[in-house]
Amino acid sequence: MTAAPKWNVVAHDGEAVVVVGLTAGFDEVSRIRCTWPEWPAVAETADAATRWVWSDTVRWYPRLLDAGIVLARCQDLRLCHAILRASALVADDAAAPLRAALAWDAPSAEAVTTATPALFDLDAGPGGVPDDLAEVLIELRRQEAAVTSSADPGRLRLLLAAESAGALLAAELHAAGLPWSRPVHEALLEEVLGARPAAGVHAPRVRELADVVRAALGDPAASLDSQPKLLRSLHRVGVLATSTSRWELAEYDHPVIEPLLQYKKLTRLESANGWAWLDEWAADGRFRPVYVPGGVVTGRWASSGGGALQLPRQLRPAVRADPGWVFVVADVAQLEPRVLAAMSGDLALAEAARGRDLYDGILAGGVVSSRAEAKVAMLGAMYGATTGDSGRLLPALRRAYPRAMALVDAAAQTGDDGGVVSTWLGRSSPPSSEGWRGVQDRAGAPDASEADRVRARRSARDRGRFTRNFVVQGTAAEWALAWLADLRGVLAAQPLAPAEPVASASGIVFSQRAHLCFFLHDEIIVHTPVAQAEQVADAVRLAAARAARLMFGDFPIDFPLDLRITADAAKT
DNA sequence: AATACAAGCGCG
DNA sequence: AAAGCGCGCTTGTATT
Repeated sequence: MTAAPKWNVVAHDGEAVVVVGLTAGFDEVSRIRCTWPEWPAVAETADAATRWVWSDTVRWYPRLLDAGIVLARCQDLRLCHAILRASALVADDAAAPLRAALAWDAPSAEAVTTATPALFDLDAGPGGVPDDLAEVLIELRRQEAAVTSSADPGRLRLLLAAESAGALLAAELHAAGLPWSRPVHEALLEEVLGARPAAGVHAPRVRELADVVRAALGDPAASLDSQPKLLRSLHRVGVLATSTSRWELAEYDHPVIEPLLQYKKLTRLESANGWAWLDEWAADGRFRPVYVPGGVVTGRWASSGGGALQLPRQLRPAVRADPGWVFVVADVAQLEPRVLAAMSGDLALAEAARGRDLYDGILAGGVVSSRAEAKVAMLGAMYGATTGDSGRLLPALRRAYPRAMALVDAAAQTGDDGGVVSTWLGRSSPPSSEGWRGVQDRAGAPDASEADRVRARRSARDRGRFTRNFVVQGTAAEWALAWLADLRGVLAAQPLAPAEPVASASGIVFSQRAHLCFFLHDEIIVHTPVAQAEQVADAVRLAAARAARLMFGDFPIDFPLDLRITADAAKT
């Protein structure tokens, strides 16, 4: 009997789907041809330990989820290509073929179908990265060569596995959806905005506030939604603001300010998450944003549709577990500074973080005089603040945590100089753009003007702040992916409970056992039957501990979670 | 009429 | 409160 293949490569071969089993040495040990409708059945019978290799998770996985099939691991060639082609850990001669394979830089099939529906309507095919067997096999070899060319293949393998697990999870989160209570959302809207208005009309509370604002402006016809017009109206009554932003208006003492700020708050809720949003995004009792793994240069996920990255806290009460189910809601306290402590090997910062609120730890060390100061100083260090309270506190932070500060300062200097920085696992920042280098070159020319030099300084500093933050934000994203990947595996290994008697909005596979249903940078929500909630909570904590060890080995850093078990996900 | 951009505000 | 990073979405205005 042949050993299980290391990879199962799935691709198109003409009209057919073909699954090729490969050993670590790229020897073919199996080949199955099937039709697209047969693909789920073939995937289901394959060895569960084998890693699936495919062009783009969005192209292959949703069909399996529809059939109730969840896979353990994959290599998403599109996402891994993006990492490896740019990674400073990959040797130049192994990166060159990846950089030359431009077809693999295409956006995902999902992005293509949503961004250019006109193309998709025709028979032009779905676009995206290559999908036929020969191309896929060649790309897999290129990627393997890139990984083995590295001085530290282990880190890159970890990164590619985490990124690919994220791709699986993103599809699963979309399929499962976030349980969403339409009645709770509607009640909230009615309480704040009044009864649902006809299409194209403002809600009652909004209209009342508009009247109050116009009265205070002494102009019954004042336009409140056009910034230039509103600004002129404000100037007429003596409010000499330079913009209509909330924080600037709040500085002025005038009867129009309070109702105007309230008006802006309500119109924001109405337009961003009002009845129209509810109809479009959560009509079936699940909110299904499209998650975009690797959508941010730092490796964070982006999202498209419904604004999953910006669900206002105000709406959290509408996140409601199914009957008999609860949520395990967990977020990591101060993820980024903890990651910074670990990657810089800063024992003093790790000590401040251990077993407590990190900002309290900094305060306890006598570095600053309040928790608020500790927070603003730490954020300033990671974002590159130079002025204000944050800038003022940086010297104290530098004295107390020299290693951590040296790491972010060095990253900033590298970016300022036009260089590339990398995360802990080897995701590298984009190289400086041609335009950016042009600005720097101009400033260095003998006939450069003062304006040229000022512009160059500014863009260099801008880039420095980006690379400063890149290493921390990107490594935090890696930690989060490691956490998710571990947890996802543990949950998927749980035995299936009997199917719910009532069909779940999440489909059969997610109605039979605990599953992740939301992820946002450093926060997760697991939807679980009540009986398993404690067990799931333990798995969530254990996954965090294992992620820390996987990334940072024995370095003494911990990642405490704020965790609660609740039927409604409102923040406490 | 369609598209690009800026302002503003929501999230981490 | 904003400052210093990263995003998405809506609205109005400017451009074509």
